[in-house]
Amino acid sequence: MNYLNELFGNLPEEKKKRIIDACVEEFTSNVYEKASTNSIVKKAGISKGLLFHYFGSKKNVFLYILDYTTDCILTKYYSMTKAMPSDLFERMMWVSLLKMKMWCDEPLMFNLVFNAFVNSPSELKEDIEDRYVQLNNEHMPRFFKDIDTSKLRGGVDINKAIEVITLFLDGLSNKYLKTFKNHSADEIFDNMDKLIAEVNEYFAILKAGIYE
Amino acid sequence: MNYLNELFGNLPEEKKKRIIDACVEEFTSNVYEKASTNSIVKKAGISKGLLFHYFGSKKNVFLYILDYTTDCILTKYYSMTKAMPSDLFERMMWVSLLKMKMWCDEPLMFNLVFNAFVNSPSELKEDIEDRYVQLNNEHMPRFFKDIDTSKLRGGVDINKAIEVITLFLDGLSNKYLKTFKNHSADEIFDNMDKLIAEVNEYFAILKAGIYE
Amino acid sequence: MNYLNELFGNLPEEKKKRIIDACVEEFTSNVYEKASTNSIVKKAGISKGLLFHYFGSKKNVFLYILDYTTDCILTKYYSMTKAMPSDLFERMMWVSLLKMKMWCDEPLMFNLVFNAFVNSPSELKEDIEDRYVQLNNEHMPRFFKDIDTSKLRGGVDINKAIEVITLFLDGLSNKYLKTFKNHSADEIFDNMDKLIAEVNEYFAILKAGIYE
Amino acid sequence: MNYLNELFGNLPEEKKKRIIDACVEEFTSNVYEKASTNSIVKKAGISKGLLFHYFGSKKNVFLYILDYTTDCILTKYYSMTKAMPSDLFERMMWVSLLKMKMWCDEPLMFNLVFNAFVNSPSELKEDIEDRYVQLNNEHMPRFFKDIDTSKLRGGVDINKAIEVITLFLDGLSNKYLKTFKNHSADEIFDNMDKLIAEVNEYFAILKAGIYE
DNA sequence: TATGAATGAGAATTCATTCAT
DNA sequence: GATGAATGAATTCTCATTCAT
Repeated sequence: MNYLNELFGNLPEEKKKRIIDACVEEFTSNVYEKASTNSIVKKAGISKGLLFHYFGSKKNVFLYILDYTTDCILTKYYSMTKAMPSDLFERMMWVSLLKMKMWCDEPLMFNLVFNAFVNSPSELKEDIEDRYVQLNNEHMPRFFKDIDTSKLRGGVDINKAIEVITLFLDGLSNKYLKTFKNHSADEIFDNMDKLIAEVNEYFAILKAGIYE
Repeated sequence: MNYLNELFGNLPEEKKKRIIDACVEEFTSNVYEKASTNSIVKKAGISKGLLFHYFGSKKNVFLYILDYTTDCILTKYYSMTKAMPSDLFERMMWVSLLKMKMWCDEPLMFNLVFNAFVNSPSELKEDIEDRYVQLNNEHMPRFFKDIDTSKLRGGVDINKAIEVITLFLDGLSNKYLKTFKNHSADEIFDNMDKLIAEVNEYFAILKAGIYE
Repeated sequence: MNYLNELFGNLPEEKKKRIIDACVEEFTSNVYEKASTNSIVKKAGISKGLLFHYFGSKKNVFLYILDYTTDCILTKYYSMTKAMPSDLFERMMWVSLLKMKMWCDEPLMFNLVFNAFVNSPSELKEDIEDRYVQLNNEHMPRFFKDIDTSKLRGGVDINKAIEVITLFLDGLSNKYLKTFKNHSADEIFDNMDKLIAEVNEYFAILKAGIYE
Repeated sequence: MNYLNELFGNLPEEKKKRIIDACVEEFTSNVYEKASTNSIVKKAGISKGLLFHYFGSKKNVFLYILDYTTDCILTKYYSMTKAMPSDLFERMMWVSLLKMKMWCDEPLMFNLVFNAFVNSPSELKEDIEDRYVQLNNEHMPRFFKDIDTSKLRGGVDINKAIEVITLFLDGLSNKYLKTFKNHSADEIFDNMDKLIAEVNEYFAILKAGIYE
């Protein structure tokens, strides 16, 4: 895991956790530009110097935390990945539900990562872009492998089909994110069945276009 | 046009333009929090005091500029809206192309508005949300009226159909926005045909799902 | 009346009143240094330029208002001065009650004048000092004339006696001012009897010292 | 001593003194609202940031300095309090002379404290009021304890008597403060005998009222 | 008379970062 | 490793005053 800052890695877990939590909280409740290293050290109960001793700059603090949370999330993803359904729509639904579950489990971390990629602070554009590309190449393909193509209508390319559904789901989740931004994970959890039903309605249309 | 700041509105056009341009540039090249009123006045060649004489606060500067640009864009939209095709897919394509054309014409303004709504600075959340709601209620319906539903497959609701296509197109334009962020409008313009072809490929799938 | 600004004096009463009221309010709710000409013009509904056209500077605005309110208060004083009791203690009480009545009638104006003299803003020290001296020489003596000295104990100088009582009453009214700062004039009015009773208790002691 | 700011308390004495002196000077020569943190740091020869590192806000700077100077003054008071005369008038004179001595010794600090309590800047009203109450409850009673009441005329309450004298002396010292505001401590010191003689003249009257 | 545009210095406060200890 | 003192430029915003119209 290349994100590991050696110095920082050797810290006692308890302190490490305090620092990470402080950073996650600060970076999720403020845009990068407005997040304050002062606040972080105050929350974490450490000295100003220490933060810079470990990370050298605010930029590095953010990137470390981004890597750390990305890693946490990926680890969870993988741990939850047992048997993925092979039907295209079931697979897409399965992936979406996985995302949602993650988001309910660790809303702060999830938002941090999601936001970093969708809305990179300009000073970090390049560094984040690199991570995005790597993430997409290394981890994403796994979720779209071994899909059963037998039901596809003639002439429909499986990649195009995946892309259409993915883009639709991206649009949809953006809409949901907006709607639910101020709701607790619990509320969302309680509405899950309705969400799934709604997605299935849309899927009916897409299925008619993609399947025989 | 309610956004008109009376004081500011009386300024000579040339000066007004200088100020607006400076604001647009600052607010598009920096996140709200990082955008600096100092930079704005320097760019606009006016004194510190004047900006606050007109607007009173950074917040108001932003909101005024947001209203102003929104209005510019809407005006253009309407001026371009003559005959809209009645076929669902042609209509959706037509709207997308309209958006693109706007974006090519006034990329800064378009980004400012788009970004404000998608990614509101937290201090302005509420003010922007109000505007978003009003925009959606007043102006959006117009683009999805009088669509020919005769070709729809039985059991497909026109609103669901519009929603699926819209969400797909949202996802797609997000992707494009990312891809083309660093390209000039000209480059995009040159690739327009390819873009259209790509969209049509996807539309083929959606058409199969929505039409008879 | 030397405080009369000729220009300002010719204004229509209604406008003059609006300006004066705005000034009085601003100068009583803020220390001179923090009082803002901006607030004044906004409250008065006039333009920035006009205020400076009439007064030339913030300093002059304050001095004019000070003179104006002093004059108002003095006029009232005199209009209320019919027959003053000749007994020393009755006279002192009478003067004190007069003060209180004035303060209840026009608390803002009274505070403005009182505060200006007790607590002059440093930029205005000298100008205010002049007014204070003049006020003391011209108007104060009147209240302490024709007092019946027949009851004085032998060896007690009437001026010393007046001074002792005056200083005592000054100390007392400072105390009351502090106590009642946040109370309305009405509340004070309701407690007047208790106040008078309290003063009379103290007066008993002083009387024993001054009278035979 | 609860006013001690831990951070600030650890500074080397020399630097602490420089900062405190700068603050005292600025806050005594300007009303709170007009006192400038800029001036303070310039006088103290420290950076802008440092002042706020220690105190966080102008308000806190003032309150710290107020507590500090109050403490200085109280310490001096107590160190000077050996044997207090038990006769009422001697005691009152003794206390007044103590005050005067303090004021001659540390005129700036004395004015700062005195002014803060008599004339609190509105933003600090509450904080200062708290301190005033505590001061009055904790320290003032000490000066009015164990007074010989044997000489009091029948029917005269010792507390009323103290109150009359106190109020009179408050009025008197306000008058003196005004008179001597622009005189040096030395000048006052030279006139001390005359002052005392004057007070004694007044005391003669009061004595006649209070004593048998 | 009356307006309000224009100024620019100055206000308090925050910032990321460095460095001696 | 850990502290927190120290910096000074940058932040948004306010101010009294001037002046062309």
